[in-house]
Amino acid sequence: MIRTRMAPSPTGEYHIGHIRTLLFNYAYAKKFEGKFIIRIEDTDRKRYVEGAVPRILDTIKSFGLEWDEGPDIGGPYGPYTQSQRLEIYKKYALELVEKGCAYYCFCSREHLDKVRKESLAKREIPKYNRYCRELSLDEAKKRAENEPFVIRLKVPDNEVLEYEDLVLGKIAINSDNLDDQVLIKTDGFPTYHLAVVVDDHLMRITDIIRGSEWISSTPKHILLYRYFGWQMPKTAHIPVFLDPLSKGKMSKRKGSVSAQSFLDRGYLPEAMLNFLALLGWSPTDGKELFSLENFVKNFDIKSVNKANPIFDINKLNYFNGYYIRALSDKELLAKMLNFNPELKKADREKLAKIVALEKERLKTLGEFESLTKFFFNDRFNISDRDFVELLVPKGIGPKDIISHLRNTSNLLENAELWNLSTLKKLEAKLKDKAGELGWEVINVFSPIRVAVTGSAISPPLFESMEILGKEKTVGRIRNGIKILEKHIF
RNA sequence: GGCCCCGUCGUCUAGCGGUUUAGGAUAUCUGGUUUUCAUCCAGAAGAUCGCGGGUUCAAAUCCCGCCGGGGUCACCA
Repeated sequence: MIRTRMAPSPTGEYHIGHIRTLLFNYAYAKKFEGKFIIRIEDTDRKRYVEGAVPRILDTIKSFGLEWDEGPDIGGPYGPYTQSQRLEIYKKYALELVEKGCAYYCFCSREHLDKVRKESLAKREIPKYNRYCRELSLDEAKKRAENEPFVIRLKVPDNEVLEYEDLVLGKIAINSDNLDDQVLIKTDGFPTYHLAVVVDDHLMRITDIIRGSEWISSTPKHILLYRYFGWQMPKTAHIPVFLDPLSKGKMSKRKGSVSAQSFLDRGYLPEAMLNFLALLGWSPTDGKELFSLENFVKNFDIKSVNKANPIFDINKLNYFNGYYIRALSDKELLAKMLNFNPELKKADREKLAKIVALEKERLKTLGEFESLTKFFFNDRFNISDRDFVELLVPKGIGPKDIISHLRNTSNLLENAELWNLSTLKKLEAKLKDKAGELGWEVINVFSPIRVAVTGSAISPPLFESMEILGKEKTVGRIRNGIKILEKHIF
């Protein structure tokens, strides 16, 4: 059975690239009716961030992805948190020492730093000089009783280590490029390299899908699997996202790349997943819009692209808009309410209408607020000068606009019923008026639009007025007249 | 710098030696629908397939070199 895993480190915000890697792992396992596992790799105590584990887990869930075994739900090969498995790593590390595949090292950090700096100065590859490698096992064991130590991997000389990557094909690296990697740190915690290998084996992981930044550490893992006498899982290294500006690896320092931040800005999980899937992979039928279910069905790790894609927000925006439009009005309303709890204070009926009106104008949920401010706030964020300029179209005198707005406000005030069908009749009437006045139709409606919404750009005018109500609509038009008069006379 | 990986329109990609005047999506621009915006529809522009050599009757597709980009060289993952 196929078993894949994703192993987050609780060192901070979960990166959007990790969601993509996780998605591929998930899809690969599910496609073959296998299991997808979450494991927490918290072996770095210095970088450990309190509360990060539940936050990461919540984020993953928010994206609509689930796991079959993990730290919160357990499973047959737990615990799924590395800090709870220290004895296991120690046991296996010691086994390697006994076999002569690893050794105790007592070199101080200061000493190592010095050596490192020296080789750096000499423009050499900074590598551990294997000072402790030839210590006898008995002596090393004795010293280990009361001296701090690490356990290092014995890397063979000049040996080509080769593996077949599911995405990249054959990759070969000479062992001379490898350092005698630390396996157990002074604090007794394992390093990543020991912990992944041990856990992946113990948790029966069959396929490892991870970012391509791990390519060069895979040979260390090959060595470990060989020393333990274990079968190595298949590996697939997928390309990493590049930052659109720097063209370098998208990093936390270069802006909002945390997975959660996308949700916070109002990107829909389904749209994100769809977009993310397309970064490095494409469906054979060429249809770019698809559900998670469909992705799982069609995903093929072997057809993942090798080049690093640039994470371009443009296409994401298109996808998100598309997914928003695909929602029913009711669904969108529910999502909006959930996204911005402040909206719960608003009149539900009106809000529903506003949401329906804005649906095809939204790229993200987050835009809703600024787009619909005019519905809730009578004061527009615009200077009188700009307002007046918008109010009076070119080629038409301000006095004509004032009388046009006055007539309109009277017309609206006299409306017996304030509903869409009455308003549509008034709209038709105003349209006819354009002919009488000899005005362009747009010049009839634009001043009204500006007076009512505070902007030359708005959702459909009469639908907006219906939502706004008679009192506010008429009031706003009269206010527009007032400001016009003030600035003209 | 050493090592490893990669290189098709601005961007994401299809392409697996001839069916390719290199296809799609997005972004951009134009036109249509519309009282604005958006949606929708139609269309345009945009890639000498990084460059240079080979192999072949034939190369974006195979080989070599160069260049460019990325990754990695921790008691971080």
